[in-house]
Amino acid sequence: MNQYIQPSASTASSRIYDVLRKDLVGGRFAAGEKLAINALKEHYQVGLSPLREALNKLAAYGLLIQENQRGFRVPTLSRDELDDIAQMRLALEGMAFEQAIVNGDAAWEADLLAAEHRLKCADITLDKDDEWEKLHTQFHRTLVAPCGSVWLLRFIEQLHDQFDRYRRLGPKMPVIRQELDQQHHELVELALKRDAQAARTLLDEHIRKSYDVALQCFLEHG
Amino acid sequence: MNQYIQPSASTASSRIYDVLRKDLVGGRFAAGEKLAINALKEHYQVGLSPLREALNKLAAYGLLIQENQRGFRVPTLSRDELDDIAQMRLALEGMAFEQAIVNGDAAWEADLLAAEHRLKCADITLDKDDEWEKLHTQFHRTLVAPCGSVWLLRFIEQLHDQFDRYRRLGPKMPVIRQELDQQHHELVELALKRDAQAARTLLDEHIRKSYDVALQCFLEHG
DNA sequence: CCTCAGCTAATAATCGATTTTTAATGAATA
DNA sequence: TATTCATTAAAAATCGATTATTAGCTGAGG
Repeated sequence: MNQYIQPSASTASSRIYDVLRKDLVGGRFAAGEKLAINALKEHYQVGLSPLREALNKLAAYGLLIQENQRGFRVPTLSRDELDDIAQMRLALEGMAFEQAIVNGDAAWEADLLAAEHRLKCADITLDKDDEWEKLHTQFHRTLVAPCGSVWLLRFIEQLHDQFDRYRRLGPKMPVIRQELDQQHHELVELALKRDAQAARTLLDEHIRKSYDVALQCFLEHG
Repeated sequence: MNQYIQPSASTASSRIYDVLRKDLVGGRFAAGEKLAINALKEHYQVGLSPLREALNKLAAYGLLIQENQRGFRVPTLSRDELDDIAQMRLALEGMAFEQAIVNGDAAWEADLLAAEHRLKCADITLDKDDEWEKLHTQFHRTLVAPCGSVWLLRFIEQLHDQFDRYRRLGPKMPVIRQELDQQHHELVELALKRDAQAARTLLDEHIRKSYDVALQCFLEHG
């Protein structure tokens, strides 16, 4: 009974999708840039078919714009869109966090503490920026995980990716990061205390502070 | 200056995407069914590459499940998911409608009246079910169109498609449809009166009534 | 000069064939 | 009788080549 659940194996297409998603969110492509498919094929050492399948998925996900008969381009950035994304994050993550606080069990509490701790550790070790990003994403995912709505989680994930396109335009700012980290800690505390009201207020503040960072990044480097 | 904006031409891939989306939402595939790609290729008279690209997009959109190395399947239906979708509709469409009432201009008012009228006409002509579906979608899209958030509109669209997978399991029910149509009319009236409070209340009621229909469809035919 | 047709080079989209992986079958073993 | 393993059939994924479309260029005509 070799019954490990495989999280859907892996194909050339799925692998290049993951890599491209990371690179798009991480800002390795300029906003508005037209993708040179042959160059990508070369650069990522992947065949045309799996590459195109990945690009199609990314377009459906919102990290690329597909223009029929003229390929794919990276979506442009705008202050309006950043505002939109931040507003949506406020609404959806707030909703999700409140529900998570209602539904979350002991395992969730443990996950929260673990996620926060890992994130803090990665923060001290300054290098390994990629690792930090992954842990940060994971932390926020954990916050809302037991909200009970698959669709809400899906939308939040999507918004995070979009938001990070802005936030990651600039270099990391250690001072602000420390403040945000402090909030991460307090968010966990309030979640454990099941203080939905205060937790939501703090999450709002957290998102707004992140928004300020992202906006600054956009204005200076976008 | 031949400056008609082309809404992104058309490719074999984009065409089959549209058709498959319609068929998936319309329930032409059984929930849980595994897609036989060669049969689809045959049936829709389309090449393998464009077909696969379309399937990849549909998976990213949530109308298919992609399992690496074992193709695509139609997502299963469950009461829990229907509840989730309906809850999300209540939250997101409510939010969007309120904002639309704040932002909507005279053109919007005109669009609303037009969309409602077209829908009512299509309702009298009993046949042409496909046409009715299109107008119904369009009506709800118009309701929230000027909400100001691209992402909110995107999520709502996605939820509608998911919701309709349930609603369209069963045959149309003329009695209920008449009630829903009455609500469509009242929704427009309240929107024109800019009575956000009452409008939202009625939209909630409308979604709940639709939910009852969809649930019944699911329980009887799912 | 500017515009626009016609040509050409570059790129996107698609096809047909091949490779890889999974699912189905059935005999061999415990 | 249930389970494992090998074998084969079916299906998914990928490759390499071809076709269709667009974008860039050039020179004629207004």
